[in-house]
Amino acid sequence: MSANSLPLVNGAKPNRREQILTAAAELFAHHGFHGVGIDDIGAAVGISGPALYRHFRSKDAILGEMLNSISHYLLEGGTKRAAAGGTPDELLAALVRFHVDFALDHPSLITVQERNLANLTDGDRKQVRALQRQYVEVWVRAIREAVPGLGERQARSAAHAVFGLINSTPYNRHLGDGALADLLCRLALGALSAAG
Amino acid sequence: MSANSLPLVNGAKPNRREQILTAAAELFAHHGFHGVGIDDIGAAVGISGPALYRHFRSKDAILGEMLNSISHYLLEGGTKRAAAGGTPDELLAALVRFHVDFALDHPSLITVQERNLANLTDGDRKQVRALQRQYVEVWVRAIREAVPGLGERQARSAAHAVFGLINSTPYNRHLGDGALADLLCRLALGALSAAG
DNA sequence: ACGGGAAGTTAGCGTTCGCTAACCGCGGGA
DNA sequence: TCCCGCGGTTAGCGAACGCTAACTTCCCGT
Repeated sequence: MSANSLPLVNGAKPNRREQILTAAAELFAHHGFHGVGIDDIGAAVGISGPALYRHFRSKDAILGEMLNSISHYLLEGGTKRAAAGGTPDELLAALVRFHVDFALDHPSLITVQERNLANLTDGDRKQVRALQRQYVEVWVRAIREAVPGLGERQARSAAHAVFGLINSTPYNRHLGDGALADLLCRLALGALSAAG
Repeated sequence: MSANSLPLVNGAKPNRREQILTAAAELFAHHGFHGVGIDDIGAAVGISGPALYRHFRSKDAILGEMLNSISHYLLEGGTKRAAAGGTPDELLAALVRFHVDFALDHPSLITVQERNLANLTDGDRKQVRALQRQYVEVWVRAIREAVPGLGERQARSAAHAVFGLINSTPYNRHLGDGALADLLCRLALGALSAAG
């Protein structure tokens, strides 16, 4: 449907929608989907309450678009790096770096994606899950090529574990961003190299 | 206040309270605190709605006791192992194993503790945060002794990252429990040994 | 100049929420 | 035997929720 693009820039239309999405992400991350009212989101962008319905069909649609965008962005970045070539170790390092950068740049999106899958519409949830599954698959392939002797299930578990490690950024702001990024990359790669 | 005791057994009083707590944990983990109604919790234990108020002062009190119990259990287990002596490597391995076992035995409690801190009463949140901080401190000391050349901030970040890794168990049920426990321990220790 | 659509506003709807009130059955001491 | 308190019930209150309706304002193209 929509051409999303998380980090910056958008194809066209002005920014109210994105403004709403980022404000809602912050609120959802802090209080949970059901803990945030339509009025709260409106107030966070300087308009009040029902004006949101000029931009989104429903509250669920806000969450739906948010999580679809995230999943799409991750999958796209992952597949692009997987297709770029390089040694297995280089690919794994690139995937780790990519995910770490995203988690550091958008901690609240990470939080929302982790916590609020269950609050999606059935349709949205199916879409998001499909994208997530593909993203995990990219990681599973990369892990199994870089760490020989690992079964598929083990690789999948390791991938989820590494996501958990990297996604700890919301609780993890005692270090400068650069230092934290480096540390997380080292930890993630260290964990994976110990998986075999 | 209350002598809690998560894994099994309780000092005294019968079980309705604990029955409610475990049912509520499951529900909170799946739908989020605000996504679960008092009637849902009641129905999950076979009573309906307001009967819960015979056992808990409020809905917030259920969450409060739940998170206090978890934090208390983790801190107690952590400090006990830290006091038990052994080499730094042995201590770290014991801490990892302890946390992994807890995460595997109680995935929904892990989920709730991770997601619903913000939904606590101010008082409860202060208590829980204090317990969590002490638990992290145990880890920070253990990490710095086992992995030389690590600053305190880096050790704290590493601890949070490893918690994230281990706490991925709710998304991580493709392996048998034993194999998953072993894998997670290896990943966690591998990550930490790569931190320096 | 003006007509229309995009983007806001407030009022208010129906529902659901957390919680209280009032009532009831029953089991175990005195 | 009595009765009393524990653990349950249903009814219902007030507030908050998601969302719609009706109206206003402002900008832009013709």
